Amino acid sequence: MPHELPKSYEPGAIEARWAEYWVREKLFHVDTPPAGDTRPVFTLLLPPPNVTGRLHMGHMLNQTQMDILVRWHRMRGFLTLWLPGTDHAGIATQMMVDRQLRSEGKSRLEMGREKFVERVWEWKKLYGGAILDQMKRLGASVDWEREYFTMDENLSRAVREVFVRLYEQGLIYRGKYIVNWCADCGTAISDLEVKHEDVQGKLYEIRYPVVGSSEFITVATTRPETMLGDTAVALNPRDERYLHLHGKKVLLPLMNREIPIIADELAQPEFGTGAVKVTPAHDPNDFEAGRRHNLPQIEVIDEQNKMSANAGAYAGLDRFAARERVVADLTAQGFLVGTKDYTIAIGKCDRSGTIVEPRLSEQWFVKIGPLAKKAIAAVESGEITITPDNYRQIYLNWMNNIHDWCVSRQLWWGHRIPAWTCDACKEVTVAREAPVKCPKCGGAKLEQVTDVLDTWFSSGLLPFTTLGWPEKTRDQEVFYPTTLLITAYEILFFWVARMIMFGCHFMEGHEQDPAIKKASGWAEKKNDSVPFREVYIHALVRDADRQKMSKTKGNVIDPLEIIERFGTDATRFTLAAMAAPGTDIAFNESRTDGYRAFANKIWNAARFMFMNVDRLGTGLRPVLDGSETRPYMDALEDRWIASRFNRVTAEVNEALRTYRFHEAANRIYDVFWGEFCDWYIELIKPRLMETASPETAKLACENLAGLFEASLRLLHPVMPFITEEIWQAMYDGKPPVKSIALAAYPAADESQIDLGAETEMAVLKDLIASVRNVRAELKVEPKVKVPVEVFAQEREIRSMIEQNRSAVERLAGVESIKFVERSLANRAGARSTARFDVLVIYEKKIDVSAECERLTKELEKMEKEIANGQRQLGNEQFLAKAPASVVEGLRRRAEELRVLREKTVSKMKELG
RNA sequence: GGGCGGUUAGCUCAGUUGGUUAGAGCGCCUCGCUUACACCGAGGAGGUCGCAGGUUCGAGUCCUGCACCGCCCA
Repeated sequence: MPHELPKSYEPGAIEARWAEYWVREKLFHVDTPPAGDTRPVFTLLLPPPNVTGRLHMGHMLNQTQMDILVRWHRMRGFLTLWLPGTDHAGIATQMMVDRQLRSEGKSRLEMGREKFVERVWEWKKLYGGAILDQMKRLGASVDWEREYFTMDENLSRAVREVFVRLYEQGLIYRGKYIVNWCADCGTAISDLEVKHEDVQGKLYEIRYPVVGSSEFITVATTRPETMLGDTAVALNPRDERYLHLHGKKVLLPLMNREIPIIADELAQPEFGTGAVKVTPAHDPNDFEAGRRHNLPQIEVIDEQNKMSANAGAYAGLDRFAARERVVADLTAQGFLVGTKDYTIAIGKCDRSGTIVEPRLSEQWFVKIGPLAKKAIAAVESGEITITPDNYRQIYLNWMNNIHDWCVSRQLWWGHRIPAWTCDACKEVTVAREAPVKCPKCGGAKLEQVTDVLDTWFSSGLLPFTTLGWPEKTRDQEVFYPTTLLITAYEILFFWVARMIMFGCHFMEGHEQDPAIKKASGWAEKKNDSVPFREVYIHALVRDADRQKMSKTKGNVIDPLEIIERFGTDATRFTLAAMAAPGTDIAFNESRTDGYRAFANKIWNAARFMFMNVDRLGTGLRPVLDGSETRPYMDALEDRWIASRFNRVTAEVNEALRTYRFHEAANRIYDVFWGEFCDWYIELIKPRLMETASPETAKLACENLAGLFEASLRLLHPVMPFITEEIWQAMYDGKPPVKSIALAAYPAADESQIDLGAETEMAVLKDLIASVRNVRAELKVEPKVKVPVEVFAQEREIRSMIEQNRSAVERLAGVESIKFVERSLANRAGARSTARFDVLVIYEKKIDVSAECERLTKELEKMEKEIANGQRQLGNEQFLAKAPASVVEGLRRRAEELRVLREKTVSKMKELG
């Protein structure tokens, strides 16, 4: 069957076809292996995209890296499970549906909770799969049969179980504390969801009259409206200036309320006047101070950021309007001492951008200390490794300074907290199922707490809940701990840290199947409670100008548009090739364009191969044991390319093992284009065309095909589509396995590495390049063949050139080669290297001045290097301390340089 | 305020524990449709590795300081 590949590479149709095939054939589905299965396992959890999200460049990079590693492991015989799913994204989704309702003139509040949640489910069914659908098209090799959603019944049950257990263990408590309140979202949010921003503000100095004295205490604040809720003024106990005021009271201006002066570390003597107002209901530090001194908590701002009834005359005003009024009134009454410009770090809600209000409210918290302790140990002991290494410190730093986690949200969409309040006695009962009667008073009227849990609370459980927890399952024995987590730095704390805390806590005592653990390479790990063995943090994708992409800036690059233009393979290759660990990627289309050209190159090399396969009628021997690159003939180029391929294979495997995606991609690119296409294919063309001996042509063609097939497998994890397309075509529809994705990944065969062949080939390439260079300089007509003379002192080199003379003739436009016994270095039109001199015989005179200029430049460089070398070789310290290989290399180089300099000097003399 | 990262060719970036001649892609210049590929081939130009010190036989790589850019935490 002839292989009719279109002349030019068009990724669109190819990619859609294979993407569909992979899903239809369930190629990446993994059944739970039975006991006794001892295959190595590789498990990876997809960071669940939001149901509200669309695929962006960050996903694309993240998924490219995951898919590369997943495909690589699968091809190496690992039982490879990549688990996909989506996240219900509480606030985001609720806001989305809210907005939709508003546009229909409806409102969530009229609708009621139950109807609203139904509506969200409908919305989710319609739109929630967007990213996963896009992933299917992109060929992500996940197990679609295991897809999950964080609100699924089984996962929700696990969430309740976790909540109840934590409560029972005293690790969840409920209380009235200062939380970050977003009035726009109408809910409390965690510290992590608050983004700080420096803005230019003012520092107001207000004086409070001391009761029973003519003295004043001046306090400073950036939020004067909160003074309405002040319940004390604090002074540092060590501050000698104020010792006489301890125990006295001040009269709070505007409110005419007497409040105590307290001695507390809250006041820093070196800051401002050293006195500080205390508003326990509106500042976390003041809250703590208030608890220390049993101060009342007066809330003056409500949940809509309006001044409350407690704010007296200011009630009903928006908090910022109230600020203006308060300042005006203070000024009028002579209490304002002054104002200064001041930079304030204000906290904004990550989602709505609203300025967060520290607000006293009843919330549920996770007591984080005990959980953090285990999570710190897991990383400190090396049971979990974090790459790049600097993130390890960042993680530990954060974990060591962690605060209790507010997990309740005043939303309707999410996992409702499994706690019920008794109507009669107000007792709160936490239970797995709704209690029939109150355990305290026996009352039968109980109502479930209306709050839901932070979305990250449920996603933090995924590594084990997706594997069937709380039941003990075979899946857990096999796949837990998952092997690796790949994610962006942004969610290191949101998600990664929480998974570690929950995993270490709830999976404590878990043991992975020992045979599988050993086979997978983790025998030395002691702790199987961790959610993953390794974490790899990838970089940020920025725009071409290194700017962070954002909707407001309008510089968002849509990966689908890039894919549309250049293909998924080229887009993946770009991201892989630019993903040096720890460095952000400035996404530049011109690179993608270049990698599309690479795909086109592969395509056309395949066409060339098929042309020969069809003409010669050779088949492909399906060998998948690593010997397929061993050439059937032992011409220099055969030994050389086999050596190069195996060397690169070793490098690629090592690069992938250490997350050096860019290195893996570039090695393959270089060897395929720069060596396989540019040299190997060119060198074997005469053999392929050999008509006298069809056997020779056939063998050459088999070499070509064998190497090509192996190269496709080497490249497959990075460019899955084009490799599948060509690979399938090579097998004429009868491949040994259903997909290249299931074929074996190349492993380096040391025995094929041939240093001699690599050295000889380097000389041969040098010789051809030298002649081409002279031809270009002499402006020899491209079609004109020139005779050359060659001098090679070393016998082996000379005989190598003799054996490859036809290659030189063909690739360098040489008519004939004459070997001479004397150096040609001083002849005009000659080129010299340490190994040979080559002289192009051509009547045109060379440009003497240009030639002299070139030689002078070369000589200068040489002299510099020679001097440098001499300095080192003449230095006893160097000889004593440098490794032998370095000294030896330098000696060899020095000798080469000596010969080269001699040749160059003699030629310059000859030219005058 | 604390911490982290970056600064290498016109542009975008590599350069793993210090070790021989600092690389690639794109762009640029010259030539070429040679029976896979003009999304190509051949040849070429282009860098005192941000600045200043230091350690070392040896520094793009390690240390210190400075400058500029960026990020995170408080």
